[in-house]
Amino acid sequence: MFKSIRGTKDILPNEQKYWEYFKTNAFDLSSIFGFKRIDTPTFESTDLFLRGIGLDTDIVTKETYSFTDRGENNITLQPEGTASVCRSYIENGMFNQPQPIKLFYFTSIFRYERPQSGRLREHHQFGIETIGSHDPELDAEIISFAWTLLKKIGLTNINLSINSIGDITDRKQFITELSQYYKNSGWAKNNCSDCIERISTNPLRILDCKNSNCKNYIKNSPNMISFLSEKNLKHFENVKKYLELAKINYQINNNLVRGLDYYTHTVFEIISDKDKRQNAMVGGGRYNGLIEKIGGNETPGVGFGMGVERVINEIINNKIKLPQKENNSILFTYLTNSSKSKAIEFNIIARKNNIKSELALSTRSLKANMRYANNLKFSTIVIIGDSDEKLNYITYKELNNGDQKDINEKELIDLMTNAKFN
RNA sequence: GUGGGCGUGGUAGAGUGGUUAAUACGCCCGGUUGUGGCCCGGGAGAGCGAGGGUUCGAUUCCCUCCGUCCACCCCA
Repeated sequence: MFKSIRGTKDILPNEQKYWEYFKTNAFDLSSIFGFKRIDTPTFESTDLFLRGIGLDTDIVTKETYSFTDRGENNITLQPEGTASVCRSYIENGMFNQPQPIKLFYFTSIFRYERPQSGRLREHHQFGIETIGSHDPELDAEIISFAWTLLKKIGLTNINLSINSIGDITDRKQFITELSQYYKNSGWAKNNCSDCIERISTNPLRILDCKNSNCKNYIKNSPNMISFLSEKNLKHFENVKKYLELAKINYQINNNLVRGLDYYTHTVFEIISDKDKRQNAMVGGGRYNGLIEKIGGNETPGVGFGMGVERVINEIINNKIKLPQKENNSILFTYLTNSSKSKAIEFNIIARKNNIKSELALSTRSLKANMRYANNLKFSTIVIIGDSDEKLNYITYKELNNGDQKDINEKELIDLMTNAKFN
């Protein structure tokens, strides 16, 4: 028997309501905030991600789905959404439109990881990007969007952490100091091999190490914030000020660094405050160097990615009530061959009038068809008898209260066409 | 990639080295040959993740693989 590939999942009909709920909220809010949808291909040239995300990041070195196609092109399934959007920005000359460009996307993301709860090899991300402005208020708007969306969906137990990792110049200094600190502190002797690797490849990530021994050293390590230039510090202050005005609670976490190389200045993360491990629902920040790195002019940008599966898990775990859609519908049943013809006609009329309807199966008894109607929560059942016998040969029955009346053909059609059916 | 738990019909979940592998839910049919939900009766559906080994005999013991879950790593 075939099974879905490891780390992939079917989204079955009974969970679609959560997806609809998420999308409706996300797309509506996008429109309110002035973001427009963009869909980019799910795969891109491998090089785009190598240059965009960074050669030394875990995502690129060990998590990409890469292959060579029949034309010998190196292809990678997108392991995140931002690089593609930026590529499209450059390729389609969006810099000629009024800046900033505000876009959102909803797409599959592929990472070759070991699956566990809240982590898949194909998952979905909703994300937004604002490209073309340095304005710190835009950083805050991105954060505010994510926060507002999660609140709107009904999540209450969420925490926002923010940090600034400055620009390249700030960071170079910081990294020098950081390396110096680690060298002088005798840290290397007894610490995790991951970090010893990181110190040369991606020193910032050391700050994120969960190893308890490493954590001791992190406590006393130099603080990134004190390396920010005056201008960049001001930028960060402005972001915080906006958040305060918007009454969004945040925590500053100076050890927050993201796993993608392109981030600069503001970085942030929103997690569920349950103590589960895979709890980051949103991650994002500013990426001022990215567009240039992948071949565009120097262009700033800021955005986030939101893990849809993780948000939906939270919706389910928190038992958030979804708005109930009234589900009015008719099942047409019939008793004879001639009434079957009528049923077919009525079913067509119902559908023409945008009424959800189905024709009963002729292989089932009336009783069985009624059971079916009941199980599928039809609101109404129409039983069509033999028109030769009497005038009002159609039974119109409401399943939720059991009320029924005998009507004729004209009355049924009136009910369906004059929107009396609701 | 590393470490640990698990793997029985659609789902949940018993069970045993040896005749037809419980049970519940769900599904189908029936219970006045024109009426549902409750109730009752009946029925279909797994040979116990895959392969190999031990044994007279394994779903049950052993090995490998695969999958799944959890933790690490990393991230959404």
